[in-house]
Amino acid sequence: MGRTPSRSNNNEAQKREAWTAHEDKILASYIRSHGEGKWQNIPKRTGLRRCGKSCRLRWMNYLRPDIKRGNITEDEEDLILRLHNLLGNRWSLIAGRLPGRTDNEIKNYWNSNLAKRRPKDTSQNEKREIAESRVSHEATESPSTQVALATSTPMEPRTEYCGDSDVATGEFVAFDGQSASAEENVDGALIDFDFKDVDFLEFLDFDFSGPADFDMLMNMDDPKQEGRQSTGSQSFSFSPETNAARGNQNFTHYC
DNA sequence: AATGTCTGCAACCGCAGGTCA
DNA sequence: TTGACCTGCGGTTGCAGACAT
Repeated sequence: MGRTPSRSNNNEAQKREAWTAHEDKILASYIRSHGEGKWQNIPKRTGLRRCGKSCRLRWMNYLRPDIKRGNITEDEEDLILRLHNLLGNRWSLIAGRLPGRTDNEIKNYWNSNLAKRRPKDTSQNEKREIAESRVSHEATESPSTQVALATSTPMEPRTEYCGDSDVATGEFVAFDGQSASAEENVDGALIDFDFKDVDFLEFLDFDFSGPADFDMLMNMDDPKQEGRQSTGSQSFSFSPETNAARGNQNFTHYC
């Protein structure tokens, strides 16, 4: 392969060495005073013999106050596995679902721990079958990861809408302000989405801390499921009771 | 104890996309 | 519109410590 060390194509001011405590202190102090950003200015203003990118990386991966120390927990590992199954090597997106963990940390953890455990010949269909079968059997576990399980096959990005049902009329209302008349017969909140990262991951952010009724979580892609016909996209419905108990606020903050 | 190999992870690179003059 | 610059991302490298021989 061979890559050109940054110091050779720039100057002696940059070095590839472990950061010292003194350098960390200078960098952290500067960022506390001036905030993040303008990374290129940091070496000039602090005298650090590091490039701006290196300063950014050190801050993002090590010095930030919200970095979580310690080993990856079983729950975190489980979520990493599921999100990786869904998103592939989108480390920053995966890290965004794991508070306090960095993309670099997750990438390293994956490469050194998880990748070698996974059989290489598992087809996407097999993965999907496994994931979907677990939806119905793991009703008691974290619902946010249930959703990830149920949607483990990458699809062409295409977001339709997100919305909520009007508890008085039962009409489904999309949060883009448009009425979704086609969904009038749907009980409970319903969300249509596919795998455009932002929308889907915002959905994962949904607060499931309310009353648990996740047996009613259905993969509406299955024509045998009641509620609506398959549209080719993944949809999920909660029972009216769950929806009402949650104050019909299911997706308000995320769509 | 000395040496070789493996492993985890910090640090770096190249590239793509966004911003702005 | 364009080009320079900046930022963030994923892939890769190399070091240090752990472990095996």
